[in-house]
Amino acid sequence: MTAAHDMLFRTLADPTRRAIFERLCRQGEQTVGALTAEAGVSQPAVSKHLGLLKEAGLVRDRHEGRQTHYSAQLGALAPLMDWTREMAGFWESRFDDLEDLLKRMDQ
Amino acid sequence: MTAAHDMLFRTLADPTRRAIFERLCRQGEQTVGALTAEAGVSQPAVSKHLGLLKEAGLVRDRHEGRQTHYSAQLGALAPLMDWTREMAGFWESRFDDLEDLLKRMDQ
DNA sequence: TCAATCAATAGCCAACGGGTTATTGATTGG
DNA sequence: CCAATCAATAACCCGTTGGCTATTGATTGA
Repeated sequence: MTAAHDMLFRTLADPTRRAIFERLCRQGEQTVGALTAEAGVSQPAVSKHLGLLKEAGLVRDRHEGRQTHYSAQLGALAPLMDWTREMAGFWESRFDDLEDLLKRMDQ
Repeated sequence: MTAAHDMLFRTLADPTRRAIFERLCRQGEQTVGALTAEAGVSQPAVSKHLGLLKEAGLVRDRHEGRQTHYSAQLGALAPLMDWTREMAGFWESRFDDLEDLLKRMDQ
């Protein structure tokens, strides 16, 4: 439960890694070479990041000859959206409670 | 721009720290002592986490006598929601492009 | 006033994470 | 078939981070 959030937050916390993911979101499927050209770090570093993104379910890979194509898996962001909404929800419900209280005090 | 996302993701990536924030969301304002009782780590550790959460704008503190009360600042989650939505948006727009392409090919 | 309580800070340490270069494995083109 | 290209893995380094204990500062209650 919280372990999934862990992986998501931790995976997206690194700027280099998040930039790779963003690029895949914006521009669709990319090869490791193409990603490396823009990443500002070495190819092994990019591969490592892609490995972690894949473990987190944020990307898919597709092998074609000697190159590997990666693409974003947007569905993996759902738990993150849910979590954020949940936190906001708690806040609102506490606010509603306060409103109720004030209303009752008003009478 | 991305620096704000950095701070948010990085701050929420640690499970102990995120648990503290979740607790503040669920149950509202809490003292450091109350948070420490549940956190499973020492009071200094909790204080350090609260310091980082505060730096990230995720919590506010209020001093009352010798105790400090912390509360969640939900507004700080907005960039996170926006980012997630943006990523999802890129995905959809690429999907729309594909649909358009297929439609045009169909004619 | 003095002891006790609460939270923050200091100082330290071990583990982890992200980077590098070097290498391997697999695939392709000449 | 051999050289070159692409991506993954190995081995290592170093900075960061999260934890701890000890201490300090401030506030309270007796």
